[in-house]
Amino acid sequence: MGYLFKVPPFHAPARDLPMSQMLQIHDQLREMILSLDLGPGERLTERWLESRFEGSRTPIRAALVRLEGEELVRRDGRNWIVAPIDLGELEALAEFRIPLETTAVRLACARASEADIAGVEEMLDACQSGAPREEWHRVGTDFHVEIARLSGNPFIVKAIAGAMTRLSRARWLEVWTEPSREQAWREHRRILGFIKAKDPDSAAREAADHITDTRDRLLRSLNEDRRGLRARGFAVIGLR
Amino acid sequence: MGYLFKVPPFHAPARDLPMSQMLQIHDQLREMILSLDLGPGERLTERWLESRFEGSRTPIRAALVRLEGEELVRRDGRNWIVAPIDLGELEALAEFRIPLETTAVRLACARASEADIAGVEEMLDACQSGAPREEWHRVGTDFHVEIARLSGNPFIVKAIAGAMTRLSRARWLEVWTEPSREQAWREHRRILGFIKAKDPDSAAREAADHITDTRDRLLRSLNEDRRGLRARGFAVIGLR
DNA sequence: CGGTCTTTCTTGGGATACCGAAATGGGATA
DNA sequence: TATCCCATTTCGGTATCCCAAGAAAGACCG
Repeated sequence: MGYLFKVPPFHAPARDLPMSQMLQIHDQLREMILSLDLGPGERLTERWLESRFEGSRTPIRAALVRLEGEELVRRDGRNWIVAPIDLGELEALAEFRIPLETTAVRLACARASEADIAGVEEMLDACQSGAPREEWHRVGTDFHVEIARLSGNPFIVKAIAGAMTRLSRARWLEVWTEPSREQAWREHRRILGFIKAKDPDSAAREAADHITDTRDRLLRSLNEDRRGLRARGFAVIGLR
Repeated sequence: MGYLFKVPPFHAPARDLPMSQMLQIHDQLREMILSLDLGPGERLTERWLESRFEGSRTPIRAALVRLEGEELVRRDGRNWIVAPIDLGELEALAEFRIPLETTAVRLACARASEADIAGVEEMLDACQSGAPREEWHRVGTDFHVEIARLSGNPFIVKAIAGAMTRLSRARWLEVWTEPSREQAWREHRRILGFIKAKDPDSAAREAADHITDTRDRLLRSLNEDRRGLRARGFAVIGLR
């Protein structure tokens, strides 16, 4: 905070949670990064964050260290920057997701309760054609995490959640057409349908195809719009 | 540091790397945790760490936040504790590793160069029967990470490295017999052999079997020695 | 006018001051 | 003696302060 005209040491009025300020700042900053509110590659100074979040450097640095662990923020020399988007990761990410998600749906077939499955169905239902883009984006991410959750394996859940986070910003850059949205929606439905029907092989095949399709759609869209991306000034690297 | 008889503000003599103290503390603390130098569940006070590492709370807190991200340290209310060992994770961990490592060895068959494979072979060779226990422990972990590296997929590498870290402490608790050591060694050899021979199916089968075997060996040993574990006072939970 | 040296400013890394809450530890009391 | 209460300490959370290094901005010289 400012060093002049400063009100004498004012200590926070004791929130109920530990490190509450740090957690708040972490969440907000995370959201700003994932929503592209802060551009990939953008420099973050602790002092700017201080004024932006009206907290002192201590909780801000803690939040930055934490975000560094999530690879949403990175060091550039001794500076902090928002992690750039590396579109070269997209293939590796799909390659990583396929074995995990096929395993997840297989396990889900064996373990998921009717109620759990119904919960995911509801989530899909809640996002109809007219829904705003944010909604589609969120559900498109959460679906995969929720499916992973049906597997009952926390390591799979965490890995998938991490992968979807890494994918999130690239997905914002995609130019979404109505047909592609529709296709994704149908594929999600189909995967869930096979889980409900306890058909692990079909579910796994469908999941793998979906990941591949999505990757291709994304890469195609980004390649076509490459000029647009640069124009928007994003530090986007790695697209071959 | 102490509040009495304190030498006036002494500022660190400028290391070359940014946040060097934090990184040093992080590494040392990490090592102490993984080697069971600090018992699972043990309370860590920032002030104790201060004197232990002769640094101030700032870098120590950064190291703790970072370790929290690796789940080696955790909050308990507003205290810090060394993450307990949860032996209930062992099954889920194996379930997680199998699809990833089978994928890794398949990819390795397609992508690994002779030189890379030779590097891993050397690592195995360097650890002969007479080697100290630490050596076996390290190689037993690193082998899997190095195999993952042969896949060329950084996400797989990171996931496997994380899984092996999570497994590391449980492996220290295992009572290692000469035959089991031998078996693990043979299995590692075999996996690498199939990769060298570009036989993905056999490599994948072998890798999956190895993970299963290792899990069973570990669970059996821990079950038999459960009394011993408690006697040693470890905060070990989750063994059914 | 361009290049270079110097001064200044800014930033991150680290140390410490201070607060409130929780833990601790005696004694006093029933 | 068991229990409760309050003084004291300890601890984590936060704010601020100090330092060194490097970047930016001038100042100076050829």
